[in-house]
Amino acid sequence: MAPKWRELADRVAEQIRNGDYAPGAQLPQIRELVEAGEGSKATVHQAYKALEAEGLVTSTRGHGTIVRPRSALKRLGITRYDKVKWRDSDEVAFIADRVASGRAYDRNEQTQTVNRVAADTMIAEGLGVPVGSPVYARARLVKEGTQPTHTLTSYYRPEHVEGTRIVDPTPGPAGRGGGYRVLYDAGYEIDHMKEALFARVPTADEVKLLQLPTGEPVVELHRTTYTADGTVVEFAVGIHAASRFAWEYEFEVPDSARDKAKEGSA
Amino acid sequence: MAPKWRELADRVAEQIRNGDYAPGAQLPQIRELVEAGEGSKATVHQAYKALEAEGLVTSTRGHGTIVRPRSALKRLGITRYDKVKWRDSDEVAFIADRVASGRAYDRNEQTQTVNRVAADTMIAEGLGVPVGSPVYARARLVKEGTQPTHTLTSYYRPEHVEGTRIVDPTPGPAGRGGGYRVLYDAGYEIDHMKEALFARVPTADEVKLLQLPTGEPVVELHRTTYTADGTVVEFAVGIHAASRFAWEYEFEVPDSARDKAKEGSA
DNA sequence: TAGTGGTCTAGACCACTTC
DNA sequence: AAGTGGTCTAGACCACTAA
Repeated sequence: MAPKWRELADRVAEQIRNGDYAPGAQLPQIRELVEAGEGSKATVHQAYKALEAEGLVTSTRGHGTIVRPRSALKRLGITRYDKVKWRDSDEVAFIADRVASGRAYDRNEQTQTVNRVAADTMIAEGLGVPVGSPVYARARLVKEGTQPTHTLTSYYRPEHVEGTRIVDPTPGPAGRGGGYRVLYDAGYEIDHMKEALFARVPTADEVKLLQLPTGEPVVELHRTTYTADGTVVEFAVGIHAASRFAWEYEFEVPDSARDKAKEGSA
Repeated sequence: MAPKWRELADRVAEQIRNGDYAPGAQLPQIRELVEAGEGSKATVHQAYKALEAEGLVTSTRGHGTIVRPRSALKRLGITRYDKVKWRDSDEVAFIADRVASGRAYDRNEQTQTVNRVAADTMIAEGLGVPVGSPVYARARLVKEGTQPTHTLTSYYRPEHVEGTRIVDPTPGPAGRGGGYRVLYDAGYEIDHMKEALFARVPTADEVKLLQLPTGEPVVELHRTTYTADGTVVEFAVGIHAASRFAWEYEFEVPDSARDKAKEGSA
């Protein structure tokens, strides 16, 4: 038999899915349910904590427990890297890192710090340098309005960025044109990319920084950017609030037999 | 000031990261810490629950609380769909759905059911049919040994699969060659695909089915498969235990300016 | 100031695992 | 049977929010 708090939580969850409690509506207060014989305060509290961990509600002290509205996922396709966005126009490239939301650009929506750091294992592997090598780290916290949505930290090899605007933190978000424009002006035009992503539970630091609701996972994205000759010019790591993003990729079905044949005839 | 249980949890988490408690090692028992003055049983228990939710430990009754070993992520690249795997060889295609783990194929590692169902909103949109249309659903639960790793449910339009082995559940996993081979034999060779993925907290059903540890997120994958003329021949939804998989995609940086020029000259 | 959720205690009892 | 984590109670008190 399921525990008492589980049964209560399931019952309330069912009511939420039925629409008995609409998004934004307030759930019965803990003390009410105690009064109603649902158990002791600790038991009802445990049920509410479970609902919170499942992403259905959020509790705030002094306010109550309300049904969480589900926000639409921002769909991230590869068109966000379109060269016209950072090469041809005046649009600053980090809008590509941000979601095209149709809202006006607001300089306050991104903060940035640039540091010279020693490469740890992950960075070294991503950037193709020895562990401990000096690299430049450009860290951004991206917000939608006042709400943080993700962090994005780009790592660069010193020889690619020293002397450019990237290592000069004063002009704000990598200056006009963003990081890819700066690399382009320095003679490194980006050509192809690799993205790897996986989901996990956030660390305590990430919960605080991204203001994550209890139980919300994060998606960690590793992006490697190459020039046409295969040189890695940027390795970036993003931590995304899971409830805000979806990633989309289109590709052809591989056919290694055909590819091999092509190689032979070339 | 942080609550007592948070401080205890942070302290233990730090010791785990330091290696004071190795993976597989047992943490002090709850009653021991109560004895040691860390608080009441409920307080220590709450701290241990937090560590469990953060993915650091697993608790089992009668056994104790042990540090969870971190398993390596299986990297899923698009080569798992290589045509040679299902077109040219005798290899059954669902190995492509599974992870290339170097282990021998074991027929027990996948169970399958086939049903004719009415398309809900998601299926209808994915398959490009009206809501409520009859479609075929082929549901698999994929395991690695005895441990479930993900579910995968493929939806097909009736006119594509009726009369094929796909709708006949007896021969096991879609018969020799798998679903793509069956479609190929029926005149529908798959050509390109779209994958969309996002992370979320699992439902109670998914926790049970995939035997997920407390707090582990899932990644939901929506895969749409097309023939060369753009017909959707399969829409599949997978639910993956987040701690077991990473996805990798490689692509060229888009250049809509160049693409437009090409179109004009064609 | 009143109202809300969050923490904590002390102890009883339950459920599962191992011996 | 012994040992482990899990549930539950009754009540006190704390921390934050809103009027």
